[in-house]
Amino acid sequence: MAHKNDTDKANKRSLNKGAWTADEDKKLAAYVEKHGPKRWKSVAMKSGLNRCGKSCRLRWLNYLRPDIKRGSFSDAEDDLILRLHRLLGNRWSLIAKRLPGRTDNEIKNHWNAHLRKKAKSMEKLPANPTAALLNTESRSWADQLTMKETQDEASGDINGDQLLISPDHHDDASFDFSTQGTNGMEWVKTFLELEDP
DNA sequence: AAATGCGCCAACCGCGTGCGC
DNA sequence: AGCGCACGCGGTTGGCGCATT
Repeated sequence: MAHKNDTDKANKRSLNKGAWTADEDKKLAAYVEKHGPKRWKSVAMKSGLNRCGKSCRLRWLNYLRPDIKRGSFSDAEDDLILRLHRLLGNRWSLIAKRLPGRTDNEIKNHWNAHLRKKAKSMEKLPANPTAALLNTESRSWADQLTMKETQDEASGDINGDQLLISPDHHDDASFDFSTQGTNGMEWVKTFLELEDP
């Protein structure tokens, strides 16, 4: 009798891999629209797709979701990512939560392709007194941010809108990065204050 | 025109966590 | 308490397209 792992491996081998076809997208979108984006294993089995649940979930989250914003990143988004990355590190899902319509995968790719170099070159700029401050303090700020979010989510009184940066936030006087200096921590404080009711 | 290198993006993989039983 | 399942996350890889030689 074959071990469970062996049969799993055999099943995995027979599953489709690689790029999704338009037909597969259609099937997945139709199924999710009808049953909702959950139970990905059964989505994979019942939708007639020869894919694993994980693959279906990823495809939905990164491509098929109706609120996905495609196209190149604006300067404001770049700036926001740079700042959040300095704060949070490689916590892409947290960063993505602040960029409506952008996925963690997309942000991660964009960072690796474009922003990492930019960030490095910024690091090389002449001594920036608050950069050091950011490096030493950023984790505690990040932890504060994460902790607060966790608490809010746990208590159920989170107001998603307050956590989000509007896609047009450069026009939004309540949180205008363009008017915030790149050096101080003021923007972080403002950012955190936005979460308070 | 062909070969090679490089950048970018979509997708995969492994691991950790949360939850229900 | 322990187990299995489902899901989420971040790192990595594969492949395509464009630029350069």
